[in-house]
Amino acid sequence: MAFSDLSSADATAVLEPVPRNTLRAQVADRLRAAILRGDIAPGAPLVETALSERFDVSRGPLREALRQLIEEGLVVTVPYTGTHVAPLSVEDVHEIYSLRTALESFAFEQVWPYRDDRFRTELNRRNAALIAAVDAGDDHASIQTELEVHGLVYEASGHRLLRRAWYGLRGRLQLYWAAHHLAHGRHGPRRDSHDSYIAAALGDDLAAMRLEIANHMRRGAETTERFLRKPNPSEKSKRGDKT
Amino acid sequence: MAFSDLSSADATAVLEPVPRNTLRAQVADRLRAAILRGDIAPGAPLVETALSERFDVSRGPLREALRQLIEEGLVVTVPYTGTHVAPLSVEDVHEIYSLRTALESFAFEQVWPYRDDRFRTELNRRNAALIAAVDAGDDHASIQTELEVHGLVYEASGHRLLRRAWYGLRGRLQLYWAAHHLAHGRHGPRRDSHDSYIAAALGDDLAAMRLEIANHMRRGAETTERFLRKPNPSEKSKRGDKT
DNA sequence: CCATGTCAGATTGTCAACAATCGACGATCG
DNA sequence: CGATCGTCGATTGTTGACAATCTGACATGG
Repeated sequence: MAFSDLSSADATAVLEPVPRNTLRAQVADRLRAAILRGDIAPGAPLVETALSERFDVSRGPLREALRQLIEEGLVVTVPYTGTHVAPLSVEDVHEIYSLRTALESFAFEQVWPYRDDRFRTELNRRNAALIAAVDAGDDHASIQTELEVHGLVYEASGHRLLRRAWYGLRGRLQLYWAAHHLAHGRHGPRRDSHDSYIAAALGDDLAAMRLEIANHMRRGAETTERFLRKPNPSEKSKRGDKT
Repeated sequence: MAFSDLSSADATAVLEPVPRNTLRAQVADRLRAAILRGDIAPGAPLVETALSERFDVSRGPLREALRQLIEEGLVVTVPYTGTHVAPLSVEDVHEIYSLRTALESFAFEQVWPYRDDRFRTELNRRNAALIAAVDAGDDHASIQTELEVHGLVYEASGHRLLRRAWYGLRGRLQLYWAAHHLAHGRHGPRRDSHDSYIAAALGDDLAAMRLEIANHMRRGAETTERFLRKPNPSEKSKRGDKT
């Protein structure tokens, strides 16, 4: 319930414990970035030997990095057979957004009485960054900033398990948004959609916020599902290579 | 939303695809069982070399098994320093039960219109098993059956991500219940508490079910928190050995 | 007596070779 | 010609040895 750290892009994040750098973490970061950037398409095979040689690491750390991405829902594997980037499916979209509705409502319930000036300022700051990115037509930045806007309530909740659950959803969400971006050059959110979301988040009516979340998610799910059913207008698919 | 498989302890589960047996899965199972049985106490160190030699496996599969248990919240590790069974904390208890309240409410929302005879029969069956275990004074069985009672709604939801979130909570819950059982010889739930839960789950009023879940979780959290503040009456702590 | 620097032991991180398993292709037989 | 079985290449699973890092204790100097 208490605040933990609202600062992320702020310069306030010093004095935190130094992150231990292991190879598996670096490999996971790089591989995650490659997948979310669309360099490796959903469904494409991920061969351990090829990847380990490409990253110039042995298969040990690489395997552990893969396990991490499996947890995040970006990768799927079947023993002795093969590993692939997670394929996209409409069922997943539905599950992601419906569960996200429940989690985000719960998160706001937790935070509701504790939305101090710091919270409001930070929310406005992140929203401004989102608007700027959208107006600038920077799709990558708009995806990132939208995740940061929605991520704030999870961070502010100080609820570690909730935050963890959010991370489990965030990667999957990114995967779909990235695919959408690659196909259409623009991902879902409209400015006014977020304006009402922010207004409700700063307002006094928790029930209204719940409703706003439900609507926001319904719109998001619809947009993403529609995209999935007719993936791209120009058929410019990415290849899932490895060397 | 559709049902997936309600049968678990039923004899109906034959003819299913053969589970791939990898060493890491077997090691994870064994180690998880050892932790939940209390053979290794919360906070006790888990040394990879010692464990690998004890299980007669190399450190590779053992490490991957540890990563899995880390995901489940049973184990914590800090790079280059050490790995331990997750320590108990009152904050965790609060987080587990509060998040569980949100998830289980959501699960019932998903299932509510689809509670057919199969669902009701299975719920009654599992509840009967729980009652039998409690009456027989079999603590281990009563923990398992209680998890199965509450697990039904997640399974019936057919919501893979929700089920996954439940698994992320279940292990942690088991850890606390097991610790409680070891200290007091009996874990929380009273018969009447579950009777009202089951009644509401089979009833017509979803709002009443939400309330019942909230109450059920509040009672559970209180019991577990109380135990954590004064762990045991007879000070019979388990040792966390490795050889 | 306290602060600082150094060292040794322990523990995890990483590597490269070897084994088990799988899916697909092609030979063989009816 | 079709179905079945065996074989092969590819991929992941597993292993044991070696390297990097951390923690705590001890010595040293102020």
